[in-house]
Amino acid sequence: MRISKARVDENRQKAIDAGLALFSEKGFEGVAVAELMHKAGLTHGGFYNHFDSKAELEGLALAKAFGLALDNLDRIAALEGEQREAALRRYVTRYLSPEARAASGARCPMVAFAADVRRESADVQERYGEGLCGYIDRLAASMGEADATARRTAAIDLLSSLVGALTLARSVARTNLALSDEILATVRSRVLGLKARAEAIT
Amino acid sequence: MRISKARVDENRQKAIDAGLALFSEKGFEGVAVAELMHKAGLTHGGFYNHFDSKAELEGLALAKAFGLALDNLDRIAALEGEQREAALRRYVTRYLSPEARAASGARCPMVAFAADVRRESADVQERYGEGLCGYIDRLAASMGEADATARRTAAIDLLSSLVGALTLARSVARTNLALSDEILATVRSRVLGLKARAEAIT
DNA sequence: TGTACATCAGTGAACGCGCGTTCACTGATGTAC
DNA sequence: TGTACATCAGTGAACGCGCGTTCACTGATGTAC
Repeated sequence: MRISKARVDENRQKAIDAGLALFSEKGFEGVAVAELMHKAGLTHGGFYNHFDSKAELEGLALAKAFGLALDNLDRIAALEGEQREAALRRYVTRYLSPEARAASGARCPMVAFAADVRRESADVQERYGEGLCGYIDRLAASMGEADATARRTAAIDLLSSLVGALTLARSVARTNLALSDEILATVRSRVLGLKARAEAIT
Repeated sequence: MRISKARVDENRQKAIDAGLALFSEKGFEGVAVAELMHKAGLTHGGFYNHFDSKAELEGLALAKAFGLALDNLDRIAALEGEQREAALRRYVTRYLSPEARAASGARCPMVAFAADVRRESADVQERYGEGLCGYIDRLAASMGEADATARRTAAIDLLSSLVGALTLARSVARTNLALSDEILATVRSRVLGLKARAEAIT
């Protein structure tokens, strides 16, 4: 039966959200269209009333993931001085928290999709590339260094550590929780500068 | 037709090698048994003369990947003083090189499999966990710090940066080569300590 | 050492299942008058 | 504002393809004597 336009758009968003949640958890290939539509509370066949193909939804889900992540970074970059510093520390602490590791789908688009994206369509890769580019720009804008080049360098260094640490910690969360915790704690300490301070004392 | 025992074992190894190469490139799910056997120069059906299931081969390929990587690290850890330092720098330089990024399959087992391993069987996860544990132990043994705890901390920090940087660089290699190069160069500089030196001068 | 037979890896076709996509149908919404 | 019809999202079955696994068969190797 036909449905009001508002409801149609609502269902479309539900499908995109379900796609994002499931793709983050299981990868693009690990999620069936039927499963995704069921999670969205809809039936299998209706998928193609909203999207041309599964690949199209993958692109939309990726765009949504980066949209959320970039908004979050924009909020940090908009702050100044100590407030920005504090917000950045909260961001890092959350990023490398046991909660972030346990989240069924990775909240960071890079951790969720970086490995998969090489196998995806050109369109999905393009969106991802723009997303990462924007992510680094905004992270750089959130850094404390005076020089723009130094901010960018610091952002890339920080991001590499975060993505590597969370990826590694997630990969052994089920088989070696102690190692997983150790990775999170070690990198969190260095990134937050505690280690640098400790070394200065030594 | 029946085949000599030596030949049987040779074929088995060919299948494992083909599996490792293809899994590294396309992920476990992205490779069909038929494709893998074809690459090994064998026919599809023979697969089950060697392995109980595709999952078993995945485990064996993972074990081989870690075996190669750990041997390489053992060679570095066995050196002393400046020789070890130099070998470690070569390891980092190669790890973050454009060649490593371009390699169709990631040579580092973590970059190749960390994201996929959550979706694999308990056996594969177990093997991976042991592999990563051994990797970190050996990398720590290759570090220059005097204190064992400091070596381990340094190893985990280093590895997180390497894995994150190579993963990110690979993810945008096709869509934004400049950004990909920038990530490799930036992290390579910091990890090799050049940046630290530059900062000391400033 | 030579012979006869059992073994077992190779071969490629076939099976069954899951998944992306299509389709015919339904009926409430949106629209034209 | 009210009515009549066209539209189009929802529904769930069906299609086709790809893939993991099985199977019957082949014939050279390994083994027992």
